[in-house]
Amino acid sequence: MGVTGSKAEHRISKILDAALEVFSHKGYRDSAVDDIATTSQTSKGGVYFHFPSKQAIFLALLDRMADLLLSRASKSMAAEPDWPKKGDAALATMLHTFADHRNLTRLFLVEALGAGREFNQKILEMHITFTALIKDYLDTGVVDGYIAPLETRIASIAWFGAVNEVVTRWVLDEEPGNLEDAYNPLRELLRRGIGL
Amino acid sequence: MGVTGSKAEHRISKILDAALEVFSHKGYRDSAVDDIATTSQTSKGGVYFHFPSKQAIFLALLDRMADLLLSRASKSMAAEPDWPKKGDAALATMLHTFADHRNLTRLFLVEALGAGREFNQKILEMHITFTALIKDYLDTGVVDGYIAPLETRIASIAWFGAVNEVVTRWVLDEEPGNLEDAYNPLRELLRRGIGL
Amino acid sequence: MGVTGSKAEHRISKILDAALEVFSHKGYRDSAVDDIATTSQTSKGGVYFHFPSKQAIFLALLDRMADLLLSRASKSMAAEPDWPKKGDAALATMLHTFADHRNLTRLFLVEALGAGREFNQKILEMHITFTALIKDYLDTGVVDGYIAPLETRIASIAWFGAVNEVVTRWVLDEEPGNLEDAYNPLRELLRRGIGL
Amino acid sequence: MGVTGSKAEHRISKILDAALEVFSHKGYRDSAVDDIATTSQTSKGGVYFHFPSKQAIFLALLDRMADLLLSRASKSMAAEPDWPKKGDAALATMLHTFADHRNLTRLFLVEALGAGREFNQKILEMHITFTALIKDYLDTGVVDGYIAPLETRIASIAWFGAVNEVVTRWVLDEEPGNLEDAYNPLRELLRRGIGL
DNA sequence: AATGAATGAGAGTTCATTCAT
DNA sequence: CATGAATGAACTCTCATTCAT
Repeated sequence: MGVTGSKAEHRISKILDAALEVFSHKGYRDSAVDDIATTSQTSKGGVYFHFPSKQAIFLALLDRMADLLLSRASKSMAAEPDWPKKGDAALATMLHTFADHRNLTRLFLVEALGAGREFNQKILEMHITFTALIKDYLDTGVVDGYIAPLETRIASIAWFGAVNEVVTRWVLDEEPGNLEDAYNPLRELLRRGIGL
Repeated sequence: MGVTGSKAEHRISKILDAALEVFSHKGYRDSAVDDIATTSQTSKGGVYFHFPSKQAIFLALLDRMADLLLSRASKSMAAEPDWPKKGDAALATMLHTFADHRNLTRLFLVEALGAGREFNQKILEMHITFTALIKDYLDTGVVDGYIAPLETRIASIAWFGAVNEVVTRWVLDEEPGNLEDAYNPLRELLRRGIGL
Repeated sequence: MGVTGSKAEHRISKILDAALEVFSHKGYRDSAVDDIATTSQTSKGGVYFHFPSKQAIFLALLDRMADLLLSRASKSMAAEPDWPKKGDAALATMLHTFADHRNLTRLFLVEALGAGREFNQKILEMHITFTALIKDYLDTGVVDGYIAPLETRIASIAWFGAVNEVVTRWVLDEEPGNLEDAYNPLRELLRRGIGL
Repeated sequence: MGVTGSKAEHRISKILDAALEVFSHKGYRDSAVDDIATTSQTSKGGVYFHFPSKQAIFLALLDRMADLLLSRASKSMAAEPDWPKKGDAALATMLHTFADHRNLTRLFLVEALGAGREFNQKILEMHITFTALIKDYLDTGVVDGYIAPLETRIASIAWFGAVNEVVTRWVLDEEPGNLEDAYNPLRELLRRGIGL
């Protein structure tokens, strides 16, 4: 009482953890709210007391991942004074974060897409948010004279897609290697692509 | 009985067309076999006579798209004698094909991912097939001395991802622009990425 | 095949019979579609193949009763050449029909009212239909000089209500007497009320 | 603590008011205890502190209405020394009371019937109570020689039904007219029906 | 007295799949 | 080959009721 982390918040957190567990094991559509309830040691009604729908749980989870990724990336970029190194840091952080949260990543990159038409808007928003971050970075590079002018809109999308695919492959692979091994070649490729 | 199975093939084709229509409008999970039956002017039993399950229909559709894409890309590459131009041609063909088949594309890049754990293997295969095509191309470029040696495995994945993301964005956008406008900047970026 | 009374119609009829049974025993809201399915020796899906919703089943049942009542009453009135005897005949027929179908009557007069706001319109319509029949009869009596002019709108409603309540009491009573015993006193009362 | 229970009574009253509001808007079955709690600015637990069940709330409401109606009718009859005028006064009072409390009336005449088998007994009791009042009145009329002997049991039920139906129609009508306009024709009809 | 969180038994509805005709 | 009827498991969501605080 009084302190953040009330019982309700704790429950919500437990439910989200359980949902992540369940969704990433069975997929969004094949997961029953009952599964989430059981896994979070609550009852179905308990889940519905805290979330209005199954969809809302998924959305909350997506937000959680986006926040995590975004804040980490921003932080690591801010920590680097050098423009080119900012990009390297962001890439490293992203790969590291993904590698650390394979389940959330699966949710984010795989389940979310096909979960249903209802989520498309949300996913698009998330892609746009990330791409915008990259575009900002590239635009700064152009303005500050680090790189020659280029179509940063497409470039940022392509960068995002490149990382995305590398990670998706790792997520889909049943016997995945070490995701962070991709860092060096990927960095090289991306840098060169913009003429660095 | 004329050509064997010609009538059956026609039916199958009609069903697949209907399935594409339905799946890309409502998503895999939200589409009922009844919808497909109605759209293809058959009955549910009729559909099940030609396909063992809903899943099989989706898989067939995925194959259809992969074949289409692959054969077109191969053909356009074969038509170019010049190594660097082969890549340009393939990219142009891909974008063109996607642009021409927005529904199939949605199925291929969006629905398929979240359709369920059952499809992950298939999707992975398809990604691998495409990436392999790209990798072959890049390897040839290295061997033939067009480009300097590089991690072609990661590079091909990144290329695929870059294109993928550009197309996905276009598919998710409710008021999409012209996909083929992305050709020039994307080409530039990809070429530079490998040092061309 | 070919003859009316196809298998589908038979099934529908069986389902309606079962629904009547179930609804009049447990009430509309306390009846589960599963109960109806079991009672009609079908499955839930079977019921839903023939009816789009539980509500629709109830509505069909209501229509069935209204048709039955209306056609019988009309027929018995038509069979009497004498104006005053037409009314007697209709009243007798109504009481007889209600007495013969206690379950349907319960549905019609008791369950329907509280089944939910969705049914209010329907019930109102049915009340109006019956009242209109009575009003026609009374108006004819006035025109033909059998009775002095009177507010036939209210009178017909009152007549309907009077019969309604007598029947409702009989339906609600757990040890009901003979409904048709009410015929004579009721007839006397109604006739006098309009000055016959 | 002033008058014993005054606070509790106040709460109970607020809950009943809220329940009336909610029940008459959404019907008994479609109303959630939560709705009542919210409307009465309490919590679900609060409601359950004062009432053992949802059913009990409804029953209390029904009693409230019956008491209101009965006491008003009795009072207005007592105020008239003349036997025939007693009946007129009661009818006028009833219509007036119903007209003033459309929500309670809906509850009383519409919702109650179909609320569930559990309430049938109660409703029957209420109908009997009212009919008994009317029967008393009619019997007195017979004994005192105002009217000729008649089957007062059926007559009282018919009277009740006639009024009931007029009011029910008014309640079900979405654009109801003025209920009290029915007073004169109804009075005429009822009086004549018993030979007055 | 009151609150909000939790429970858990259902309810209606959907749908992939099967199969007699 | 095709049809439409039937099956039944599963799913999301609701809600009266309880109870620790």
